[in-house]
Amino acid sequence: MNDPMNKNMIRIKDIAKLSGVSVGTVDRVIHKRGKVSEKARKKVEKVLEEIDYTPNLLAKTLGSSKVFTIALLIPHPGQDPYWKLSLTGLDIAQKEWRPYHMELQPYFFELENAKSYTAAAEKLLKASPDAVVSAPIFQNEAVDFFKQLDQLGIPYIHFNTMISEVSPLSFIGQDSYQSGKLGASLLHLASKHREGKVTILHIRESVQHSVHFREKERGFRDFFRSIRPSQTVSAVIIEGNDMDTFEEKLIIAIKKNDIKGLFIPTSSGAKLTAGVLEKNGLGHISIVGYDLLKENIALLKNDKIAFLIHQNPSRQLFRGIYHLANHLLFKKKAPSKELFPLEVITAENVDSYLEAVLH
Amino acid sequence: MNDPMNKNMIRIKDIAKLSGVSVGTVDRVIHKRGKVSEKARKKVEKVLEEIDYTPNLLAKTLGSSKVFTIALLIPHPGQDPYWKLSLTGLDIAQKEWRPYHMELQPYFFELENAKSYTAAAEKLLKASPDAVVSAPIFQNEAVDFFKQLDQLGIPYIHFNTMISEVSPLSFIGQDSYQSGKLGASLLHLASKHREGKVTILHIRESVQHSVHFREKERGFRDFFRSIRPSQTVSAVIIEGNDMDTFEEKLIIAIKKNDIKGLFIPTSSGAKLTAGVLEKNGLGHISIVGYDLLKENIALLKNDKIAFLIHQNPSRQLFRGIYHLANHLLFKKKAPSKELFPLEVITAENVDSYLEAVLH
DNA sequence: GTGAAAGCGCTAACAA
DNA sequence: TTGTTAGCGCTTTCAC
Repeated sequence: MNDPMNKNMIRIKDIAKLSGVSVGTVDRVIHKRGKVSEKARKKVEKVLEEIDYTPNLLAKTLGSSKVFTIALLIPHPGQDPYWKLSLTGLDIAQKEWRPYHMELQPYFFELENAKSYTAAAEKLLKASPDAVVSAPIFQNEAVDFFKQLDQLGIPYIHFNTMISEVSPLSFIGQDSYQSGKLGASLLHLASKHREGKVTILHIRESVQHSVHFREKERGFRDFFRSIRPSQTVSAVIIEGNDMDTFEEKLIIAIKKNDIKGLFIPTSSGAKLTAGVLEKNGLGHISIVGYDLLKENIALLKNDKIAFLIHQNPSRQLFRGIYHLANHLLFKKKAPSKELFPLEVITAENVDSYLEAVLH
Repeated sequence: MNDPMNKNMIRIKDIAKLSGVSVGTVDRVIHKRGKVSEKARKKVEKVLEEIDYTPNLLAKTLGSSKVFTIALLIPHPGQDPYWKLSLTGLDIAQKEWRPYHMELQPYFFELENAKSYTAAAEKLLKASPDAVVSAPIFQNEAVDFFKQLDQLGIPYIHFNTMISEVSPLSFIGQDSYQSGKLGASLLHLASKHREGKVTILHIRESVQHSVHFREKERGFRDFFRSIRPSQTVSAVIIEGNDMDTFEEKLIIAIKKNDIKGLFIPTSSGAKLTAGVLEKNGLGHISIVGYDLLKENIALLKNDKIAFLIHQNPSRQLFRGIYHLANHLLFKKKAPSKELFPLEVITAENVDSYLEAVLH
């Protein structure tokens, strides 16, 4: 009545009056539901273009019985500490969106097991959710899955990894190239006072992530090229799951290349490597790694890791859900890309990151 | 369960039926408003004890004409680039909370002018807002003001600066001591390969901030004490507003102390200092400063500033509003402290921070 | 195709 | 001191 807030708020009723139709018709036009004559639609759309209408979420949710389901297709948290981190984002998003009739449904698959991915994807499709947020780990299988979503008209968002061939509503993650550059600059800073060479160390990286890691490597190389064009930077690749041969291969590579600093693009790689170095009296070699895994944090504090770059998987997931919820509820368009800040973690600021729940 | 989706949710209507009164009476009992007979109150309270009633907040907000006002008491953005940054948080919060009947009302005061603070505070009190978020710059005046708010039962939240003697709902900001430590470690990293000493440089800091800056200094000193107990770290204090004498004093201090690195706790200090150093051929001296001021960013990219620590004032304000809105609307209790991560900004990751709107 | 009208759960004004 | 009722803005059903 005398609510000052409502004075400027445009309601469906107002649009109806302005376009000379009923609220029912306006609703049908806005949501493209039911039958509307070309003439009526034009009138309403004209008004909509001229004014700035924002639906009232409260009224919308209150008046509706519809419950939206957002499905998450992500690696099993029990398998990998990095992915476990992302679950915090799920929990918080769950709490935040529940009152607005949003239900979140995770579907887990096993890393390094493409079959389980396909199985989870199928199960997800059976439930026919309203939207999907997904970490597209398995290139080939993922593409198939997203093509199906396209067919069904189910919107989806990618996070963490970017893949080509499909077009999600948006991608949430970091600029891998710049991340590599940052890693290089930090490694340089940590090791410049010592003699030797730096290298990027690829440890058992799934082929599926190739673009991601290739970009980091490119950034890494470009940084060093820019500061000293003459000297080339090597890349060491270690494959296989056997810890003994890993150690052996690593030590050989280090000795051969006279390594003083390692840039390790995978979350778990840093802790594996730091352990081997320590055991072999190579603790002076600088490491720049990724993410706030428990072990990485301990190593950072003990000065075994010089820097970590934070990818904030929990917030990536959280923001993916946020954009989809807004899409479903408000028809707000998500940005095609949401790039996160490249956060530098040191022994001195790591605690401040742990305290901040979901900054 | 607090689950509005659940169709078996208990409504006021149900309580009314169970206790044999009308919804109006139930509403009066629940909110202790209007007149209710002892008998009716007892009946309703009995039912309320037996069942688990959670009001539907969507309906509550929608049905209510009450508009909450949150007042902001902050430095004038035109006066200081740091405070100007915080306004982004206000804008975004405004948009986000408007639909929930939250109005944000800023009251600006001038830095270095205690009178204007008092004047703004008085004006604010006259408007009798429902809650206040404030940067308590002027210790003495601020304490008076908050005591009054206490008296009036108006909840308030502090951000940026912590003060004692009063107890806000919560404090939003960073750990100043740890921030000083971080600054020290970064300065060490940037300058350890060169000869000379490091110092903390206080430039025209308002006395009002004293705790804030004293803590940073303490952290700064503690870091260097821990890595080399023998050597003491100096502190240089420059006061006054005259740029010429600033330059002179700074150069003298640098020469006298054989300075190789400067830690500058104020946002604007870094850019002032960098200019003077450059002009006097002292560009090799490392600087660690604060915040993403336009000039600081440029200097960072040109390698005139080694690191910046991001205090994220816009998000601090945003979160303060967030907690108050939740308090008013949902009676949710805010955390007594929300400490932000200490974000390290380098030439390589600064752009990623600029792209992220309000991360 | 369209408009009118009955909710959603709560608040607040108004009778009684 | 009570109960009744008209909104809040949107959805959804039901006549026409």
